[in-house]
Amino acid sequence: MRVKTNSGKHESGQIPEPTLRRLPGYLSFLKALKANNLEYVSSGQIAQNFKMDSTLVTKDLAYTGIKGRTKIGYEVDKLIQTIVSFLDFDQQEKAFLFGVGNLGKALIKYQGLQSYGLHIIAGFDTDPAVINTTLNNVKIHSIDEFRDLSRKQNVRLGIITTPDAKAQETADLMVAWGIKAIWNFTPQSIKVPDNIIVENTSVYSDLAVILNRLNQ
Amino acid sequence: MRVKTNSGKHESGQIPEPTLRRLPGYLSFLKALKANNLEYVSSGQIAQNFKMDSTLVTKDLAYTGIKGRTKIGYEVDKLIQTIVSFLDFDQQEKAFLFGVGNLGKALIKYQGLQSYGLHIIAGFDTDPAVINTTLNNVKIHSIDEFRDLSRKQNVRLGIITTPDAKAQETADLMVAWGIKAIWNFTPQSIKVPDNIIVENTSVYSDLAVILNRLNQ
DNA sequence: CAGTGTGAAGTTGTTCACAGCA
DNA sequence: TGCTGTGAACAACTTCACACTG
Repeated sequence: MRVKTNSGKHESGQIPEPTLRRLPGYLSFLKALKANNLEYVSSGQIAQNFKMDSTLVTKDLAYTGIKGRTKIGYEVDKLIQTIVSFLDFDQQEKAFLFGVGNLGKALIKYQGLQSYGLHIIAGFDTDPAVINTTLNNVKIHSIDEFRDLSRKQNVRLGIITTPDAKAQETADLMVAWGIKAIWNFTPQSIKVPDNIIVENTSVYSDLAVILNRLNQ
Repeated sequence: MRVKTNSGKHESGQIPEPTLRRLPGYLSFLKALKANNLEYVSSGQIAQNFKMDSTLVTKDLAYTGIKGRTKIGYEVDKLIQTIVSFLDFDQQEKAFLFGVGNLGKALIKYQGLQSYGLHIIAGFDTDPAVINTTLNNVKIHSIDEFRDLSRKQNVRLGIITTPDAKAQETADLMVAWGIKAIWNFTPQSIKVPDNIIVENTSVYSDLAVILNRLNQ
């Protein structure tokens, strides 16, 4: 029998990815409730908002270690804090971004990410037109400077928003200079050592789902 | 026993979402193979590239209706065409985009989407600074013009890249004027009638997964 | 053999049913 | 009664085992 310690975060058992993906949604909903001065929320209310089963919400929330009160539900404020801390959205993870094109610029300018724990501290590009410019207080460097900067700053996360063809060499460079996790916005699959974490975000996957549902 | 007709696309059984999400990745890999003049590919090769089980690749490809040849594999060229057509990436679905901020601009400028079947034909915003400008040949309109434009053009897909607080009212407007599917880039969950398709793309979900894997 | 193709087994994730509680 | 919490049933997805083919 598997014992769940549930002491909060970073427990031994791996959190299911679907749960991790749903929690930010709950967070957004909870913030809206808070803005309306609601003090308590039930799993049923959350479930209704997302058109899902309330048990699933309960189980998702259980992973964060929070306890609800029967008949009353969960304290909105505490639940927000618990999820934020559980997801490490309060940690300010530093990141380097490679490829300051349309998407890269949008990510750097996107204020939202900062309040969700992601702090892009530098951008890198090969285009002289963007090198040495500053976007949202983030300086864009030539790729050559990556080596020095990564020595000075202990950055674990790298973001790839380069053209597709540059994805692999960018990933290689990141791995060579100590990046531990890569967030790849390119449709290219990149090859990295097993100990490196890769998360692929491809808008094409979402598009595929939409078009299929539209046309079926 | 369930009979699979497999006549290609739009068959009765719903395609599993995980399969739909993986196919664009295969496509990108296949295009790279083609660029290297490779004629045939096996499910094992694809599987290896994505570090997955080859049977899963085989089953994914089977949904598209393509047949592989034993000992040889699949014809790269034909496989590309088959996937593209299966995913309706050759259909040029027209879309309206609401909210021409950083992300909205990036999507409009992002050439990739166009070659994957998405054709954003107009943008809408409330900011006079962007109204009547043109980005990548896409004209940005005032929201008031949506009604007229949606009458002239039969657009089924709407994209929300507005500030979070505007997501729901934008969705309501879209539904009122005949949009059938909504692609929501906001973390807000939107409420729409049951017959409307909603696809949520939230960068926060991916972030949650990365941070969790990094910190565990 | 080196590949596809497929039913069966296994695993993971979701929903159901119900116990417990205030 | 309205809620949490949880074990059991169920459904979806993935992997395994193996028959088949050129």
